[in-house]
Amino acid sequence: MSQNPVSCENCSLDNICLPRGLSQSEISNISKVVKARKTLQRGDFIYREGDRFNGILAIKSGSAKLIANDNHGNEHILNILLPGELLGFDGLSNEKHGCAAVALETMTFCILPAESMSQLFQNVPSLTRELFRHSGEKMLEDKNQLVMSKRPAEERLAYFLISLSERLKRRGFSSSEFKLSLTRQEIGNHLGLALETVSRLLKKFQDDDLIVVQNRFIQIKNLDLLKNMLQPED
Amino acid sequence: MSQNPVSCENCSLDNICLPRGLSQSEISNISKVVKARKTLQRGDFIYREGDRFNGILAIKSGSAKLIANDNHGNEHILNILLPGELLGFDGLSNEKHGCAAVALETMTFCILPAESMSQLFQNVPSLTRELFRHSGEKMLEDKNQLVMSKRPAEERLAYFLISLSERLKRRGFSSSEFKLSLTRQEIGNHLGLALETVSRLLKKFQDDDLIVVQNRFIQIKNLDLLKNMLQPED
DNA sequence: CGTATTATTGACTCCATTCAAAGATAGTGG
DNA sequence: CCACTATCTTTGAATGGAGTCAATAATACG
Repeated sequence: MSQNPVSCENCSLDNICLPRGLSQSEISNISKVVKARKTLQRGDFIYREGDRFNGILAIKSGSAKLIANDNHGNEHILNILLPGELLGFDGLSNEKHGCAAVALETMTFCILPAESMSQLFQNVPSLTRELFRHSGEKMLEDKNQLVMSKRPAEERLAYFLISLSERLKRRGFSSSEFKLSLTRQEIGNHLGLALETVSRLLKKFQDDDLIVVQNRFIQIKNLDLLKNMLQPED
Repeated sequence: MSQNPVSCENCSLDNICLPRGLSQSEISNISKVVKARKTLQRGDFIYREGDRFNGILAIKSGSAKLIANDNHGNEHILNILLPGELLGFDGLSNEKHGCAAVALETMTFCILPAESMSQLFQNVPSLTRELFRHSGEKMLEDKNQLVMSKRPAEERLAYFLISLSERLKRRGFSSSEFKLSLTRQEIGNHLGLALETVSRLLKKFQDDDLIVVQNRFIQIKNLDLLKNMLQPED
C-alpha cells in the first residue's frame, strides 16, 4: 500500500469527516499525520478481524461494510460505510479489531495512525472531543439498529432505505436515486432477513409506488409514505 | 441530589471502572472531580432521553437499564448495567442523551462531570485512552447484541444468561447464582421476545438441567452445556 | 456467447407471537 | 398476621410472519 501524504485542508468531506468542527490550524495539524492508502476493489479487506489496530480510518470515496463472524460460521453485516464516515472503533478496546471491514466497490480511505493519536490528543484537544462525538454517533446508530431489529421486516427495510437516503444526501449525493452496492443477500444479511424476503418487499414497495427498483438501482418516489411505515398507524 | 466528594482511590471497583489502567497519581487526579450522587430506587431515572449531557457515569452499586423509545411508543431495553460499568455515552454526540437510564434496584452511581472532561483529557492522557477503550468495549458489546438479534430465541436467552454470569464474575459476585432484577417482560423486551417465550424457555432450560429457576433467582447448573447452545451442532 | 452469479416467484413449513385463562408472589393496610 | 389486590408468571391453543426449499428468469462477466 502506498502512504501518500494527504491534505484534509482541501478535502471536500471536511465538514463530515474527522476535521468536522476543527479550526483551520487544527486541521493543518492533523493533516500532517493523516495518510492516504491506495485504492481497493470490491471484496478487498480494509482490515480483518483480529488485525492489529492501526488507527481510525475514514472513507474517502466509495463504500464499505463492517462484518462480524458468529460462532456458526455466518457473516453478519453490521454497518454500511459511506464517504466521510469513520471506522476502526472496533479496535479501540484491546488493540485488535473486533470485526472486519470490506470494500463494497472501488474505494479509497484515509488513516489517522494509532501511534500519533495520543500526541494529537494533547496538541489538538478538539480532536479528542470530535472523536468522542463520532464515537457517540456510532453508538446512537447501533441503538437505532437494535431497536429496529425487533420491528417487522417491512419496517426494517423501509428504515434501511430512508437512512441510506439521508446519509447520501448529507454527503452531496442524490437522496432519491442511488445504486445499492449490495446484493439482496447482503441487504438481507444486514437486516436479518432472507434474501427472498428482501426481493418480495422491494417488489411490494414498488407496487405501492413508494420506490422504483431496477436491479441495484433504487429510486425513491414517495419518501413521506415510506417514512409513514415507521410511524404508528393511527 | 447530594454531591459528596468520593474517592476512586479506595473504591473496590478500581480495576473495572474508570480508573482501570491508571497510575496512582492519575487516579488521585480524577478522584478530585468525580462526584457521588445519592441513592436511587427501582424505577428512578438516572437521566432521561433529551436530558443535557452532564458527564460519564459509573454504577457504584446495584444495577440499571438503558432504555430507548421507538416511534410506536414502545420502550426498548438496550442494555443492563452492572457495578463498575460506565454509562452516558449516548450523550457524547450532541450534548443531549439519546436514551434514558433507569435504576433496576436500589443503586448508587458516580459521575465524571462533563465540564471537567476536556481539562482532564489534557492533564491525564491515559484517561482519554481509557475512555476510548471503554467506548470501544461498548461498541463490541452492541456488535454482539446485533449478531445475536438474528439468532433463534433459545440462543438469545442462553447468551443473555452466560454474559450476565461472566460480567457478574468479573465483579466478584457469584457467577452461578444470581437474582435477575428484571421481570420476564423486561427480559423479553431486551431480547426481542414475548414474555411467554422467556417463561417457556427458562422452564425448558430447567427441564434440561442447565439451570434452576425460582422466580427471579437463577442458578446455573451446567455452564458448558449452556455455552454449547451457541456453538454449531457438529 | 456461454457460464456463473444474482434475482424473482410460488408453495409449504415452522418458530415465536398472540390470545386467553389460571396460578403464584409481593406489597399494603386493616 | 392475614386478607386483599396488583403485578408477575405459567401454561395451553391457535395464528401468522418470515424462513426454507425449489425452480425459473435475468443480469453480469470472462
